[in-house]
Amino acid sequence: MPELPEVETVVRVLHKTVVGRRLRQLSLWQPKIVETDRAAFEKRTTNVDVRVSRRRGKWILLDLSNEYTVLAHLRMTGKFAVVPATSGRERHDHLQWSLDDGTHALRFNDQRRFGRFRLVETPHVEPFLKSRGWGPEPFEISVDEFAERLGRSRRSMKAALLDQRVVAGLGNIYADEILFAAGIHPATPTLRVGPARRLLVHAAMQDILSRAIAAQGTSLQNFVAVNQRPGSFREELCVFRRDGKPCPLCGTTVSHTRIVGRSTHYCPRCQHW
DNA sequence: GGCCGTGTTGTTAA
DNA sequence: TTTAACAACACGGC
Repeated sequence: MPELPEVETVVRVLHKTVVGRRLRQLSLWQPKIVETDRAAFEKRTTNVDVRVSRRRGKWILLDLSNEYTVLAHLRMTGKFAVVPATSGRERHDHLQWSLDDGTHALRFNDQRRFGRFRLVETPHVEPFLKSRGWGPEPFEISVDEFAERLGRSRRSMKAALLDQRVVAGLGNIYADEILFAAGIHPATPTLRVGPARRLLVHAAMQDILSRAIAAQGTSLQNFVAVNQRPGSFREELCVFRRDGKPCPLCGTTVSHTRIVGRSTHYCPRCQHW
């Protein structure tokens, strides 16, 4: 569920709750979620301080005082929580570190078990992500590079925005909202979108992501930040999961379809090919 | 009870 | 090469 604004929200809460604290003991109840060597992961994330909490695309990065970085990806249903150490393991709790004096723990819960952890030497984080094809950050990419990376093919605009190689961090909700804001039909092939409209998409992307971060993300069913707070951007959604309801701009009924296997929402009057 | 859909992404196949 | 389907998994809704 979490896209860039939700991950950014989690990273900011982790900054307040975990940065400066010491990871003590690791409990790994579901070993499959750690993709790197388990023994090294346990050794390097034990008795070490958390220096920085940051984000890259939808990855959460925790820089440790030993020059290693924990990479965490929430995928669909992953959640962090800081809990009292005495609280028992609950259903779908897969990992935790006890913190400082052991009175609290940073716990990871993931209903669908898609979430993943890795351990990478801090200087190797960016090369690692680039090697996996992860594109630039939406707030750092220039209009020209964004226009270039969108490409010119028969691929739909929606599919291009979801492609993390184009820009890292967009998912299903914000792809739909960005295309609505830019007035582009989600099925439009990228080759039919000229420079002027690419500029519009770039601006819409930054505007919507900024507002969503300010609202602490969008909560549908699952998303809550580490402090268990839901995000409020749901109230600002124009099309996502609003099919059957009136478009906020023109009143036309919002449509629903399926593009590259993903549920897609758009206004048939405001969004053009 | 069975099927469909769910906010992601890496792999496989066309 | 480019694009789409699928699998990983659990759960709620119809």
